Amino acid sequence: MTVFDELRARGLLAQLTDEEEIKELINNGKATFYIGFDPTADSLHVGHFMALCLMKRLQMAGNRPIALIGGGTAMIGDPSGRSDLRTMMTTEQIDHNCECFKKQMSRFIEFGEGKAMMVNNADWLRDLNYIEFIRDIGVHFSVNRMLTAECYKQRMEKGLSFLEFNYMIMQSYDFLCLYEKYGCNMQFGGDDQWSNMLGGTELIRRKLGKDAYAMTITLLLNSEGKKMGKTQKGAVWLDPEKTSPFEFYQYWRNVDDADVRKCLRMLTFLPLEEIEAMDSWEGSKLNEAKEILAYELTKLVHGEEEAGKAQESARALFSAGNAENMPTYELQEADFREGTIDILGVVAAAGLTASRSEARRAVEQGGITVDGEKITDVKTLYTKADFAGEGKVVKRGKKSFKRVIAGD
RNA sequence: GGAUGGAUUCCCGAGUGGCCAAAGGGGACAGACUGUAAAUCUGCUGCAAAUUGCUUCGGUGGUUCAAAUCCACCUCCAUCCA
Repeated sequence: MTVFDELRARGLLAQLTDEEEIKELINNGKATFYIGFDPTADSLHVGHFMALCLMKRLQMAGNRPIALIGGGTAMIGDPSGRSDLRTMMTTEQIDHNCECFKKQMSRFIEFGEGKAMMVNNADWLRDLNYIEFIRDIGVHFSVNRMLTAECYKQRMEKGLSFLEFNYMIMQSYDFLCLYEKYGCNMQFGGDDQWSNMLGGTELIRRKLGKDAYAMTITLLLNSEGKKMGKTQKGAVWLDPEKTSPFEFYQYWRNVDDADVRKCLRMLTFLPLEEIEAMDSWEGSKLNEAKEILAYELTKLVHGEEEAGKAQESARALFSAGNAENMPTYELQEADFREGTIDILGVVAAAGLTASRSEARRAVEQGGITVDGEKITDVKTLYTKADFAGEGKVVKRGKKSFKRVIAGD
């Protein structure tokens, strides 16, 4: 199976400028392609992960990937798919985020001589001369056309600043620069980037009279049409400090039935035949598929060891198993009041709830168990001795829990 | 620059002097049912030393016994005009 067919079969492809040409290029390892990453946070998240996987797949097929970090474009902020202005970031923040991105990316993609490259568009964007730029580049853009672009549609109602309006031009200019410097002839990105990417191919044609191609990746949406990889608390990060391997594992372990196979196809490197075999799985059998999905992804992102640990912890929590890898909270001296701590204090201190009030509600509703025993009295008191040695396993609801031990 | 409308809790959105920690909906969380799923039903949703106290309605000051609500100034947003 060719790379192209595989990508298609996995449902990763959304829109393409020229299917035949692109097929030809990537199947024969003749593409030098780039994907842009805007450093809007200090860690990559699941959305970026798809793009990284795509890079890897294409690299394995002999193509040359360029990871473009948007240290310059981040100064502007992409308005695509957003209903409000992004909060402005300082240069320091952006540079810090770029560094973080670099570190994380090098764990997935092989960079180096003749392999993948990493560049930062801050290098050519930040020192642009305004007049020169608009004469050279701006002249090729028609405002009338830009306004009809899908990515600005929502913003036509809510308001769009001139700053953000320029984003498309910047991104197009990136493509042009990469084409000239590195012979980059293809750009990939999320489906919401389509109009920005077309801007690039058109600019290259107008400016250089050459052909370049663009292709978008399907956005990973759940069955309700919402972007996956987001939780109430925010994105599911790839940085273990921001989203622990266990939380990461659980996120995927808990996806809807309707989304498991799609996630396996789009996110993992499992052979397609293996995934297709799961098509007949139904009902509780699907839980196995979810376990596979969670394990595979955690392995890709955090390594085999962490994936194993996360799986152990999950099994320990939901059925019998080895519980030693549970997240632990060590009670501090300050948590005690006159030598004792009430159940609300334990729950809140361990971070299972944000406040004592919330902990109180959880107890009142029967959502708290300590070592498997349901606590119903909010006044239940504990002493340090109660948490000696192995400590106690405090559980809130079905899925959040912590081992609480006494400090020394 | 001018005119008008607006900013309320995680989000949408009621509230126009005390009865307001603030209707209703969504989401989140918890319980029941389940398969760590979905759907459904129930509860719950500012904080705390908790039949009470404290802090919140864009910001700052003011009027009042009492302000989300009235006044002044400011900030931001939208629409129309230039």
